[in-house]
Amino acid sequence: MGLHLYDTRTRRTRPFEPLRPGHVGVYVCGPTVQSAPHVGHVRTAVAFDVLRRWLTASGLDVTFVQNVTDIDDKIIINANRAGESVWELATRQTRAFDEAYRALGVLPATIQPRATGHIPEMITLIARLVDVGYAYASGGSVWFRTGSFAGYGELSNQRPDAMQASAEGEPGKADPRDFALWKGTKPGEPFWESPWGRGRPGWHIECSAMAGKYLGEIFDIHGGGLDLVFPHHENERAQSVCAMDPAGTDPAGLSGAGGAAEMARYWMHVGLLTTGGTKMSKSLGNSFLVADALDEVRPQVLRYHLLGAHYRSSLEYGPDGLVESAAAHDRIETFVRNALDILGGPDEAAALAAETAGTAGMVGLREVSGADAVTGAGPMDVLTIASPAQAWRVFAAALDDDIAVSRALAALFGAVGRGNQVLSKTRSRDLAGWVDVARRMLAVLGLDPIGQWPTAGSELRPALNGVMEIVLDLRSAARARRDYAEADGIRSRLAAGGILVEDTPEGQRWHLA
RNA sequence: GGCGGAGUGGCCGAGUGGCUUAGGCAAGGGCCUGCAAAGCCCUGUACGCGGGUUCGAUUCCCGCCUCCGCCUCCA
Repeated sequence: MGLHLYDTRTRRTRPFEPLRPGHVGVYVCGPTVQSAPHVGHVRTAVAFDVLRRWLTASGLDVTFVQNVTDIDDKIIINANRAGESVWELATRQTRAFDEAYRALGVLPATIQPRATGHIPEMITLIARLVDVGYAYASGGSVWFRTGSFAGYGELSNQRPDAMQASAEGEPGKADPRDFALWKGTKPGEPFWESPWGRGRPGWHIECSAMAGKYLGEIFDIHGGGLDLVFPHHENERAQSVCAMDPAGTDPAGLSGAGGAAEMARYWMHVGLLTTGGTKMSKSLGNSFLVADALDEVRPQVLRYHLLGAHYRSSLEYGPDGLVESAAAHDRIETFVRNALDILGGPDEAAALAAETAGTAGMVGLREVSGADAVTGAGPMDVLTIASPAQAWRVFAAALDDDIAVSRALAALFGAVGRGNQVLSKTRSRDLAGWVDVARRMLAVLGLDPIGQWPTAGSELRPALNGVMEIVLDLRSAARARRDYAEADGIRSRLAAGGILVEDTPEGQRWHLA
């Protein structure tokens, strides 16, 4: 069936066709680095990270651009309040965001441009818009004339004349709906020289400039949080599309469903995180910081939790939900750990899987899923999962359907369940196929327990292994002579130290809590 | 006022005109275990309200109620 994506502008899900075969350009609006990252920020990042991983797994070469907005009103205000420079604040918070993304397993962007590094490009773009007549300078600022672009409002599905008038009038603005491309400087603010005098860029122009520079005037996917649809993306689109108009006359067909000039072919927006049913946001004072969440649960659990609902749905966030997610995630992790222990390790398991189930071919899923003539994948498919390859097909079909991660997770749990059945009964070599496909799925979701996440005390592992061998031998001996008080004592003392011991048909097994 | 989204079993959360009506968490029962842990098997409770279409609707249509988002900075 191939990948289908929902496009905000056309309000439809349609087949994804890259502009250039084999390549995908993705631009995601990153944070304004005015304060510490909260969980809502990383939800969006994780959602697009899965999209990116799936595009890559589908055999596409992805150029993933995520910007950093390091100059804006809030940054200036917050810096002044804290008595530090905007550069100091922006640098510190940029690091905090990078750290939060890294902790959650979000792959680094191919290019991570900063707004302040692209002032010349913005000035060029603004000058062009002024030349062609879509923008006007007034009072040291430059404004985009929204009334001059017939396609204005198309992305957010709003009629400009029906919009609520902006409360505050700004000097020099011809129409309340016009927005700033360049803001004339005010005392105490950082500024750059421009043809219109000293000032700084408006919020929207940076993304037009950077997306155009790194991905071209027209590219495949533009993403961000749902709250960016208006005004940010609407304005960005207006700028970029109008800058492509050679005559400045907004001719029919410049934009619109059939138009050639559309900034992004797919506009994707991630639903907002809620707490107690309302949007989590800094200004409402109900946001949970990523750093605090990571005090409660491991990063992979937070990531798992953020993948719990479809990316376009809102997702409730709260302590109770995190605990549930931890339990669900443990089921997956425990299966992988148990299976790999039995099979002798990741490499051995993968090799065995390749020779028994032939799952190696699933890497480039397209070839396999196409050849196997899948005819859609409803809930029933999960119930009837009979082979690792089939589990993969259900998983792939779910992600192909506008990145339906919830359904993909059902396929993953299907594989885990089948694998656990094998573990509980025959212990056959089929186990390798199930754990292998589970890990392939987990890799796409950015949740593979092996290698990706920091392991406590990993550098001490060899030493610990030696000690544990001795301790477990002692416990073994105690059990052999039916001295259960001693055996249980060892177990509980180890547990108190964070080492969990289990008795299995293969003998004792231990891992760090 | 304009635009849009949502109300599913104890909770989270998919999905569908009927076909064992996802998946996870939690709960109860059983199995396994020296005891645990992990796991396996089994079990239950749904589709906001009122109409309509239909042989049949949670799923389609109409109305209503409630909640949420955007229209101002916001992932």
